[in-house]
Amino acid sequence: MVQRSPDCEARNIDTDWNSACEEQAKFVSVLLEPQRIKILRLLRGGERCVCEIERSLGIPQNLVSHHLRILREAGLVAARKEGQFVHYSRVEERIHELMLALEELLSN
Amino acid sequence: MVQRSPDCEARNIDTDWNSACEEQAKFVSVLLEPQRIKILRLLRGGERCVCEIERSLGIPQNLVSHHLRILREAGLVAARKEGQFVHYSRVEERIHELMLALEELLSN
DNA sequence: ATAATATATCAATGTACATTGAATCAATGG
DNA sequence: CCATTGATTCAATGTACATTGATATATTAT
Repeated sequence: MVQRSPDCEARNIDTDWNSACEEQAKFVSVLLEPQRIKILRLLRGGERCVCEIERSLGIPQNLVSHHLRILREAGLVAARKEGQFVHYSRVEERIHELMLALEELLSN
Repeated sequence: MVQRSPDCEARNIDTDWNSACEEQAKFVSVLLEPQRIKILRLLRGGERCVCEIERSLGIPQNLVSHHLRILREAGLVAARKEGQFVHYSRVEERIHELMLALEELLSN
């Protein structure tokens, strides 16, 4: 006889949210890569150009640029070009949206 | 002549929080793996045994066990053995702590 | 005792993605 | 114009880690 957890069959196992949540969870976890979090934290002190971020994080310039691109395409940071410099800054609204999405994912 | 961003040298570039934040960011991003988020979401409906989670997520049993171990060691879920079944449930307190850590990392 | 189910552990594989290096483009200064 | 610096892009490498398969242990049923 097949042994089942007491209320296993009694429950209607929901898998609908599964794929919907998967996409959002993926999106969120991609954005929360340590280096990118560090960049977002650094930018709390105001806008910074790439070379400044490079010095602060101690990682090569192209790698900074790589992470900035991902943050930029997610709308979490904004770029402002001034001469040869590109200054990056936080987009508070989007960052707030991200936090809301996280709460929605985790909270009870 | 070396060209510098206007206020580059004027600013005291802080790197102290760097390593401190790195660890926390790492911890946070490890927990926010899509499958693990899905498990935490599933458990919002009450405790589930491993085989139920397996069916809900549609991934092999050992993989579920793997993710549960990580969540368990992070204190985010609790295990209760009952016969041959191990029932997992959310630890709301820790999950709340995790969300606070995220806000602390991201918020302005 | 044997069989079947539930769970966990271990070793191996696959893969996504961060990291690195080289090349390219843009802007400024000599 | 040429040299220098900032920034982006591309191709290649490295690595962490999710996934898979096989195995082990425990519990329950026959």
